[in-house]
Amino acid sequence: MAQRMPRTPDISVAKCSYSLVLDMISSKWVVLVIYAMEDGPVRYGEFSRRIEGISKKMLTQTLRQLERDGLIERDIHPTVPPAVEYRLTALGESLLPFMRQLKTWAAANLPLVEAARTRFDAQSLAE
Amino acid sequence: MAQRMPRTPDISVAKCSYSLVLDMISSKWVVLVIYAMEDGPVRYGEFSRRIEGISKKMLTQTLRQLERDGLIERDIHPTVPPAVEYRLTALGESLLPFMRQLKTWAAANLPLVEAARTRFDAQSLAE
DNA sequence: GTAAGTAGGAACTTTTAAGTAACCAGTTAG
DNA sequence: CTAACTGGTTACTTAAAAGTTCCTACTTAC
Repeated sequence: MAQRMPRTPDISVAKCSYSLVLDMISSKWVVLVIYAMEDGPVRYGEFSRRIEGISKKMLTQTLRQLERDGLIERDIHPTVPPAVEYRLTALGESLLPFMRQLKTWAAANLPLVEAARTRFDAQSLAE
Repeated sequence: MAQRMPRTPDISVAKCSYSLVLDMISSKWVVLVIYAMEDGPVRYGEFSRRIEGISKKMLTQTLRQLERDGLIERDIHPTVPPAVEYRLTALGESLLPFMRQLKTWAAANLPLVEAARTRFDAQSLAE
């Protein structure tokens, strides 16, 4: 008895490190932008072309957020049409192993998730 | 030359497994709910008390989503006040190592992120 | 002169996520 | 009789995220 009876909350959004990290990477475009830089620097226009459906506003906004968090760096080459290159910092690269694990998990388990959803939806309909 | 010149987009939200997995876990309460179940089944009311600020609506919604994705299971005990227990499935538990890695990363790197933000904001103000 | 490329910024609208409040059935305690 | 507990549902409102459109300034090609 008297085993784990928390009268006051012990889990909070503001303190949970899961939430803090997820806030950094969980917006719609962040992972795609990081993914694009996996094997080297990428220019603004190249992101635009490679990432399907991203608007200039969302691209700029996503890049600024990543720069603010210290995950990427901006190199401005003052050439005739100015060229701006973005690349991962050491901090940004330290997220890659974690993203690769995510990918491995997805490959193995997303089909199971799909199946669970189908089951759940079928059952909901039946009731 | 002719090295990596994608004329058509090769990165898309709909296909990227990062995005698909993040969709599952990136809502505000999901990680907190999973976290609460880390060391055993938890009842509805216990979630309410332990997770600071969660409303019944968001709790129910989060639990239903996790159940639909096959990450948790519901056990209804038809006792006098009905008791409903939630626990992680094998699929749900398979996410735990990944979440622990996230926590490790956070412990090591969140201070660096904080510092980067402070620098960035100071510089933005100065310009 | 005009269209297209460079890398954005600002204003505005739409869509989605989240929060609030009231209510339900059933039982027990006062 | 009323309040409180169990585990929710429903309707409505608010706040945040994302999308759309038009604009900048400079250069080159047509």
